[in-house]
Order: sequence, then structure tokens, then C-alpha cells
Amino acid sequence: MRRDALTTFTDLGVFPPIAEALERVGITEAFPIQEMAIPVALTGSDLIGQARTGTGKTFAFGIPLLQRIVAPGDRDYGLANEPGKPQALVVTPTRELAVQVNGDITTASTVRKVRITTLYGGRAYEPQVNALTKGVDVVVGTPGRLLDLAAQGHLDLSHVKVLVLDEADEMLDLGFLPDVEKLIALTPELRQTMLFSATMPAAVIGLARRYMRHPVNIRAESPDETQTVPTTAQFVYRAHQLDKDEMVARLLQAESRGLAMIFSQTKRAAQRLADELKDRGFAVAAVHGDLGQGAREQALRAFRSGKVDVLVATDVAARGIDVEGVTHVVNLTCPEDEKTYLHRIGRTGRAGASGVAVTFVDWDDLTRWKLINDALDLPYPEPVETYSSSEHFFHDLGIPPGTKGTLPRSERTRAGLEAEQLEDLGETGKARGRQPRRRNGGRRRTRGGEPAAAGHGHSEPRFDDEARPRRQRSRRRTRGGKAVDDGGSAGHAPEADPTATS
DNA sequence: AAAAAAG
Repeated sequence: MRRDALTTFTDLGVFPPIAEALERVGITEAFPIQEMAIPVALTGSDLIGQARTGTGKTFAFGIPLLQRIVAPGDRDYGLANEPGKPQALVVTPTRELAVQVNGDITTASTVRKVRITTLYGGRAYEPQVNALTKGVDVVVGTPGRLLDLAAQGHLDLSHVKVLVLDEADEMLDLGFLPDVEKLIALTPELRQTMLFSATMPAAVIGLARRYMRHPVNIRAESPDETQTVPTTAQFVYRAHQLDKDEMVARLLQAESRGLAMIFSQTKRAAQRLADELKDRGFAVAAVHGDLGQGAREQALRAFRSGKVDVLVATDVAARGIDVEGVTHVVNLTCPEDEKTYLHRIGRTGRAGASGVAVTFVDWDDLTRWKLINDALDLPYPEPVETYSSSEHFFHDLGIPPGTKGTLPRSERTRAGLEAEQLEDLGETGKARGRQPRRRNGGRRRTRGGEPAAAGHGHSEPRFDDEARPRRQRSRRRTRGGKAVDDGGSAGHAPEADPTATS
């Protein structure tokens, strides 16, 4: 359901302090999921919201959540809620996502005095406990720490009137379900429950009904429409293991590349690739669960600011993370399932921007890839056999042929790969120690220039100003101190929300 | 089997 006329938040029933707070950062226009969900959510109804990655789900629940609570400065303060007890709770599957969602909700709350806090693991208890002691209206957090603080008597969820499960299908998945159930049990039965995700399997909706009362289903797209984002061009290759580092390095030389995220199946492989790319002279950071929380957040901050323009990650960064300027996503190996694929490649092509998603599929994973391909109705049943020297690989990704053979290959790459492969074959009994760091090999980054070439007859990935989405962002954003010009024209940008997360 | 999430 699209309207031709621009819909403002005020049109949707959003009250002045929130509309004004959003206006202050240049957010004036509601996007489809917001347009559909906000009026329903404001009535207090339970709802299940589904919309593609990067199309504005966070504000779709964040805005009504703020409007439905009573803040200290509000005139009718104290009517319905005990001061200082959280009235709204948002649960996310990763700590970094909790931080991000906290930031977005805070953005919409700057005009009112709303106390919002983030509660998650890997950090000291003291500041979190102190915040709770002082009094909090909205809590965003991850399950483990929330339960922990509740068990210790610091967190009282008995006054929660709005509960949101962000990335709801993940939160209701086997790994999280027990904790999430415990959390829900700590909240009042009479509450509003909202579920949001880009992926919402029917089974999950069925399960969710146990925790909801007559939920309204809201989908920003028709059910038969593709779940992938049309402005992201997808490429699927069958690559050889020993060639992958080289392919990634070449891919990172694509013209007009912005930020790139590379997804790995394991923490160790992610760290190894990050080290390797660093050796090759790329500005890269790694984020995965083997790192301390400080290092994880530092990596993400460096990436957001553009201090590093390559982030190697495990699936810890697959969902919800919204970083402006990500033009390339690489899957080092075939993702687990279509949901993971969708969320990973959804880190690019956000809010109407163009993106490129490259997936490497090993021989062993061909069957699994076909399942993903079929589930999402993609046109890539047979991944293209490719080597780092293949002409069409360069052509597809817009890399000038002249760069061939210019990248140093570190010795550690081969050593690491061979050791890993032996391990896979079960031929090494003991854990492999970390390889010694080599000194920086060279600086080979090439950026900017001509638009990237098209591939597979899909939408043309281009990052020059002329290829930017027609629907211009109404918000000026800055990154690394300088303004980012979003430009505008061409393309078929469906919706655009600056601070969207999925 | 891996990753995430409490420590």
C-alpha cells in the first residue's frame, strides 16, 4: 500500500514532542512499515510487523512505544505507572543491536525527558544497576543480562506495558526461546506485545500467538513479492577455498566501493581473514563473539565512522545492524539458510541505496544453496565457477583488469588454510596456535571512479551520484565529521528510512 | 555444527 502523497508522522497520529524530535534530525517522512504499523500500535493492539531489511522497522515500533509510555515531564505523569519502573522493554538478539536500537529510540525522545537505558552482557554491572536505581522508563537489552538483573532484584518488569521482540523470529528460535519465555513471564499479562522482523516464518507466527492477544499482522509488501531488496545486485560464485582470500582482496578493490562487510561462518575464520586483509594493507576490523565487548563495539564504531572500511564478521552482525554507506556484502561461504542470507545481504541496499552482495558457495554447499535459491525464488540455481583471475569476475564486480596480479599474498594465508583444512579432515589433534603477525604488506586500496559494471542481468550497482535512489532522504547525516550527500534520482527505491534497522 | 546470549 503506497500513497503518492508524502505521509508525515503527525498524519499518523504521532504527537508533537516525538514528531518534533524527529524533525530536528531531518526525519519528516514516514515509510511504508511505519505508515502501516504506527497507527495500529498507537491503539495498543498487539502486532506482528514484517518488512524487508533496511526499510524502517525500528521507528515503526520505537515511535509508538515512546508515545504509549508516561515520561517524567508529561502532564499526566503518575496516572498509570509507578515512577522509575520500566514501562517499555525491547529485546534484541545481539548486544550491538541493543545499543543501536537504544540510539534510535533516544533520537525520537529528545524533546521529552524519557529515561532510556541499555542492559546487556559483557559490560560492568554497576553503571547498569545505577541507571535502574535512578529510574528508567524504557529498557533495551539482550536476554541474558536482563534476566540476570531481574533475578538480582535490580530490574522490575512488572510495570511493562509495551514489549517488543526485535528480530522476533530469532528471539523465538530454539537458542533464545527459553530465556525469552522467562522474560515474558516477568512482564504483566496485560501488555502490548509487538514482534518485528524481515523474516517471519509461519511457524514462528503460530508460536508467537501464545504470547499475544489478537495480534494484527502487518506486512509492508505483498506476500509474493521478493524478500530481497531490489536495489541490491546479487552475485553467486563457486570459488575454490585456496583462492578465496585473493578473490576477496580483488573484490575489495571494486570501483566506487564504500564500506564492505564480509561474513564468515566461524569466529576463527573471521579473525583469520581480518588478519590476512590487514596484512594486505586494508583498513579492516573484525567483530565476533571471541572478542571482548569493548573490542566488538570499537570495531563497529570504527566501521561506522569509516576509520576502517572493511568489517569481517560472524552472524553477530547479520541482523539489524544499520551502517550507512555499506555498498558490498560478501558471504565467504554459503549461509545457513535463506533467513541468514537475507539478513546478511540486508546490511547493504538499505533505505533505497544501491548494494552488491557476493556469495561464495563451496562444492559441499551446493545443495544448501539450491534450497536458499528456491526458497527466495532467486535466479542463481547454479553458482558460476570462478577463480580470482577470471575475467568475468572482474567484469561483474567492476574491477579494472589492470589490477590483476598486483595483490601480495601472505604466506600466512596458505599456512592458515592448510591447517584449517587438515583440521576439517580431522588430521590435527590439537588446537592450532595463532599464527605470528606479519608486518604490513602494502597499501593497495583503490577507491572511487567509474560506476561498477552490471552483472547477471540484474539491477546495475552504481554508487556515483547519478545512480542514487529517486526518493531522497530528508535527513542530513554525517559520518566521520563530514556530511554525506545522499543525492537523488534514477533507480527504483521503494522506501527510504535513514535510521532503519531490520 | 555454528553463532548468539550470563559469567
